[in-house]
Amino acid sequence: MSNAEIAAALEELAVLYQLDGADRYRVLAYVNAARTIRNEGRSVEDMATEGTVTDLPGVGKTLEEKILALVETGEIPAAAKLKQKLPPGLIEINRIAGLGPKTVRRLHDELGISTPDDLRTAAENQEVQKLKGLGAKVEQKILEGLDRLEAEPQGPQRKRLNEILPVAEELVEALRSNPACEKAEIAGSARRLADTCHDVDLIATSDSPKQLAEDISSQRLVGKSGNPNETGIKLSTHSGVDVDVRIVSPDAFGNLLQHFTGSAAHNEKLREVAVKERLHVSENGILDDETGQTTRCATEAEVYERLGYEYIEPELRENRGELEAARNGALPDLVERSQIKGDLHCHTTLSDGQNSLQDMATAAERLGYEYLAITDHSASHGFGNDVTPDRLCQRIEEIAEFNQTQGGEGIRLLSGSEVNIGTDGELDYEDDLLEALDWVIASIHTSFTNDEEGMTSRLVTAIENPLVDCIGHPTGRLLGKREPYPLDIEKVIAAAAASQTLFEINGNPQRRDLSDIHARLAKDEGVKLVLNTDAHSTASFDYMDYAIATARRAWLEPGDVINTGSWWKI
DNA sequence: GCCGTTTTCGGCCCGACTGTTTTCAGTCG
Repeated sequence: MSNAEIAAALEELAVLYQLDGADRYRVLAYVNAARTIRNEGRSVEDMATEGTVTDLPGVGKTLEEKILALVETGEIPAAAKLKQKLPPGLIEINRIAGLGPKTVRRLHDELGISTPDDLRTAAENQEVQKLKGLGAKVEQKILEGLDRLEAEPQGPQRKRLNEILPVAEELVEALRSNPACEKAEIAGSARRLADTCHDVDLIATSDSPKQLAEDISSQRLVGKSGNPNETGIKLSTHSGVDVDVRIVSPDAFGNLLQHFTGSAAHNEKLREVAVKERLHVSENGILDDETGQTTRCATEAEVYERLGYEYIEPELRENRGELEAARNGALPDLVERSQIKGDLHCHTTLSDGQNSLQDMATAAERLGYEYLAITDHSASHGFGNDVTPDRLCQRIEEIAEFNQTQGGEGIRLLSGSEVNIGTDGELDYEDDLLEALDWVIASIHTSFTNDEEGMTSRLVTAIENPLVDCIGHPTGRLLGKREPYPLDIEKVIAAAAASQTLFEINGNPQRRDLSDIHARLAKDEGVKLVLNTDAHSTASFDYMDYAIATARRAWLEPGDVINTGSWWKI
């Protein structure tokens, strides 16, 4: 059972407990444990069976028992019992924005509502507003919420970073160029460069906030907008991205940016530690119990300094050990875009790319790269333009010729291939051809449906093949579209460490594979990473920014990433 | 339900907004 599945089961149990009226801190314990498990790289199922799961912060004896029952029987007895007692429709109703567990429980107890349909009937008959504390507005919100629930039963889809960042950047520029605006920044998960975001958070300072809020609502991107006021405005774009603009006076800009950059887990931990030191942190400043004074900070660096931390880069702020590291001088020296000396995964018109070898080389040279590996798909790619062994031999000669004409000046090309890993881990070129290549990436493109054992041994076979240099997009995930194939990631990482096979961080924003969590695990186990774009056109060399983002979120330093090395080193 | 350089019991991050109320509970991020 995957960590995501275990986390989802605990989150469901938290909702059930809430509906049952449990103590809020008990509920919080389940929510926090679920978050920890979702952020864990190692298999939590394995940790549970080995008896080490209570090493995770927030997982104690009771949660250990529940997780064990879950992985052994497929369900948590407490959850099964609560589901007998509470109609499953209540969990659905609880997803309506603005309706929390307390209200849902009252609707059930006082109006006998068990399903979304019951609720719609009651709201339409104006039964809901008869309840004490509920009124006509709540009833209206419920009806709107029910419509949204029908349209999107899973709740609003999170958007990939590449769908979010262009919106964030255009709007922050619009804010900055407005005369009423002093400073503006992107905050939230977009600033942390997360895989996906549920909205855009923008922070601005202004002496005439309402004017600024009004102005921004007339930007061309904006479809719908709420009421502009002194604290900001809520917008949504024509493309369906929600945007939250917060406006404050300039002196607390650092506090506000820190607060709205998050993550929630990072901020909660930060404040919890601060309380023990008699400091109370909020977006308005840092209140000192001793003096009764509130310190406001113009920059984030001052916020962290006041609390006794080194400055923490936004990409690290996930409560994955960065706070402890920032007090022990143990923060990583994160890899940067400017340190990347070349790209080791791209395609040309020989397979399914859109540009020629020459075009790709020229574009890479313009980026200042020292080298570029040409890695067209192999013979059994199956998506057209299969590269026959003869054609690949010819390509190797073309590349040798290209390098020769460069005469040691300019970009150097490596002759490579992205070969397919077959169902038994075999590759689809003969060994002597693979030996003739400078660089071999092996990737899985077919038969994703094997079980975990099958997929793991298939990948391990490829990893252990001495002709394979690197594994491409190692888990096969497509954000929002396809889950990673089932894999014992620890076993795969151990095999790569033993055979010194490299793992790719694929920068295609739909992939970002390895993930930040797995890449960090790989680093910790001694596996080196390659940051690649998998460019199928000259334009997608820009995907390196996303590979860098994932690498930084994985705590990678220049030494962990082989393509920070110069040509001679590599 | 978890956890411990105050603690094995008694706390648990913080504030804004909303809608309903005449002071606050519920919800959200």
